[in-house]
Amino acid sequence: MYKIIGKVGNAKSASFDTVDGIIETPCFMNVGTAAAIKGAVSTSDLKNIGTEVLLCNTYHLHLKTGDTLIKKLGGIKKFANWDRPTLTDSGGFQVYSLVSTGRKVKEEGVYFKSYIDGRPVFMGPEESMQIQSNLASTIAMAFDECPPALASYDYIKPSVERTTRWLERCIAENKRLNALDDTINNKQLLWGINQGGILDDVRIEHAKEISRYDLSGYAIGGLAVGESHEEMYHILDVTVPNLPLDKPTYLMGVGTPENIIESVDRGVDFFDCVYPSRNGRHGHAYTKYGKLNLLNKMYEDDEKPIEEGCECEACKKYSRAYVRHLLKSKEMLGMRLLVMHNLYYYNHLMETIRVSIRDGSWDIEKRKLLDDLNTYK
RNA sequence: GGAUGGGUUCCCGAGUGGCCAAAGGGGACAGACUGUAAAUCUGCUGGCAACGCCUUCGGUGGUUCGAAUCCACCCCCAUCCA
Repeated sequence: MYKIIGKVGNAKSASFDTVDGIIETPCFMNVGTAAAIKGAVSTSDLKNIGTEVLLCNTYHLHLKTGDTLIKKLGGIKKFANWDRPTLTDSGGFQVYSLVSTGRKVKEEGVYFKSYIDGRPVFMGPEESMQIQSNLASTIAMAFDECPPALASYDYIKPSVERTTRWLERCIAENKRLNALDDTINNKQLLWGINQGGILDDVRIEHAKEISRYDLSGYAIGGLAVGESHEEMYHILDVTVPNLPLDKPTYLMGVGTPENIIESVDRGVDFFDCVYPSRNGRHGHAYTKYGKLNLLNKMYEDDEKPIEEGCECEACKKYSRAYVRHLLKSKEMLGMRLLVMHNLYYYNHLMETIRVSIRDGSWDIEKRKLLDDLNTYK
């Protein structure tokens, strides 16, 4: 199922076989929270861009269209016309990101208020697994709590212990749902999530604890939420070795190209991040030479492509000046081109990383990638 | 030619004696964003030797301690009547 093909130091490249297709790692999953990449990017665009996995969100799809309707329509795969692997986030991150709405975290689960109509919503491990089963994603994530990075030991310790108990409930529910007759994807995978803020001991203990459950993949959550890059890399240094090496390692929500390169070097092989799509919508272009803000005046007469040498649709046909014009004019095409370029760039970066790990040149490639990223700084 | 309503900082638009370099939008410029309540949010937008001074509210000239605000004349714009 998960086969390591190349390894250089801690960096690993694998092939992960799923019912919806093979995922080559390191892999950057493209975030489409509501079963679509924001910025008017279609699933056929995603194929041209080289997307391997489409990530969707339990919480959002449950509140808005409803997972029961999506189940009726054949699950995300059929509904969104995406025939490759999908991963659904459990809604756990929303426990963290929707702090301001007055939510309550209890042993049984979390009480939210819907951001749409304010009505009370309850989500616990069973609810999250039920929704994800209805959505029929390839990979379901365990329902966890993502504590603020800088939370105290007294907050984090009990939170992590509860996340472990929730994991046990997710495992039981996942097993139960996969066995039901009307389950669309009865081979739905469940991945556990490691938490612990930036506390080494809690992270390590939790990693060892969840490793005992023999899941098909393990994620590290609760990073890139306010701590420094050094702290994040340090947590990876101490945590990744305590997760099963023969399983996928997924660093949730990360990150910048630099973050990804540094994390791959520490053994992570799955990523996802809203940066390429959200920041693309906000005018930022990611390139191998660094990030540029196309909204800046300096690009108004720049006839170069977004990234010189890039083979994406946007770069082959249009200039920075034109994309900037579109963004300034609030033409949807501007966002669309930039989001497509950014995703192409990320996916292509992963391809470069995979090739170099597999042929053993990772150490040299890594240095080159990081050096190039500093060009515009 | 007559009547009425108007001309405000890049644009729209509030302000009808001091608390006004002038509300609020927009635009421009810049910044933020890491398992997406995010096509969003924040800052900034007359000048300067800068806790003070100078220029600015169609023009010119008045009234007043003090005017974008009051008065006179003039110039434009809109609508209506000839």
